[in-house]
Amino acid sequence: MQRITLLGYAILGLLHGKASSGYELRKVFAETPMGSFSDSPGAIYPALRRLEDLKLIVASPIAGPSQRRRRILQLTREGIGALKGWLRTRVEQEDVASRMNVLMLRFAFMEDALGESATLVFLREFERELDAYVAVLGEYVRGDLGSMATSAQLALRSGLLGYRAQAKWVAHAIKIYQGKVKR
Amino acid sequence: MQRITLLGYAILGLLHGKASSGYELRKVFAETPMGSFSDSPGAIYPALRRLEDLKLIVASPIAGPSQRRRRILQLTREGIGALKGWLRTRVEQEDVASRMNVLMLRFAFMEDALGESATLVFLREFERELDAYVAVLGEYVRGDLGSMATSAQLALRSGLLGYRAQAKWVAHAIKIYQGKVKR
DNA sequence: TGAATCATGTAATAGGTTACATGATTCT
DNA sequence: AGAATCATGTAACCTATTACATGATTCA
Repeated sequence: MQRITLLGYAILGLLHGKASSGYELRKVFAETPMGSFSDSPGAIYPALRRLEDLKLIVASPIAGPSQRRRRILQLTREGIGALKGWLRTRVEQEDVASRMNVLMLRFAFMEDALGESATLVFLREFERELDAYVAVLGEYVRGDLGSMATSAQLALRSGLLGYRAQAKWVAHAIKIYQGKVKR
Repeated sequence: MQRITLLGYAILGLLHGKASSGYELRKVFAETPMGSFSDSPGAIYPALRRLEDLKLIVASPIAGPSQRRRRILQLTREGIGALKGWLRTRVEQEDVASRMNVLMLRFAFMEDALGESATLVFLREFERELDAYVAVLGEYVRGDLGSMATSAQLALRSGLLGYRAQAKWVAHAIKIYQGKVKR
């Protein structure tokens, strides 16, 4: 039983939104600012094959009017389960520190798959870990800098500013979801 | 002639600052917020071996007082050349769009290796491409959103805010280096 | 003396990159 | 008819991950 890569989850998330062919998925990766997944066939088609082997997706046997060969893939019940399980994973400090892209990918799919109140729970965890990490990083930036080149110091500072911007965003997102959930 | 991975360049940059053992490099990756490189021996030691094979680094034969086996690595002249060549690469739109981490890594090493005025040139290119990309992304965010879930929209918006924060940072960094270079 | 840390490595595995290959369909 | 695009795949190669292995030195 092998595990699912980030690309695999990205595919599951997209297919949950809309059953698609490999080619359509490639276009999404190529043309929209979705993480930084490769649109190369050498990445996508083997990933689809693996998800099929795990029975998380199936090709629907529809042929359509044209005879052009085309495999429209959709989630199975197990696939939906795997996606939801991943989306419900707890947010850890390590995630905000070095896997922010994963958190944002999860968030992008979350409302559709889990609903508004689960999304709000996620955002609150996200905020908690992010604030904690901003504090840690702030300490670090105030510390060691003496010996470092200006550019290295500034690079660190850029990281801190990025996390602060993210923290402001999370607070904003929480407000929006509080409004949604209350209603 | 194989090419150098990002981990390889990170190692070159660190060794340019200070000759170190593999173990010391691992500690840097584990304990400082330097990109998100793995500190696992299965990544570092093979990477060091590859750089040695390319003659970009060498182990200094110093033994020190203790007999503990320890290989202190330092850049060769070719290694310095490879590092500088990488640092001098032009900044492309694609870099800011999906390889920001690479740009920041380059910047962190830049002042030490290339000096202040080359760093300023880099920052100006960075700013140009970043502003252009923020405009593109802004267009995108104002466009397609209709059909997307709120969380997907917000995820996109988070990306945009991140790039805006980065743009502010670049402007700030440019000011600092203008001051340095003028003097 | 035993635990923790210093220190360097290897082996199996699996996933992504790059490049190639093939053919159908649509557009001009 | 020819070019562009649609559409799916394969093969070689390389790198990172994970887990294991080994031994020296320091510290309590």
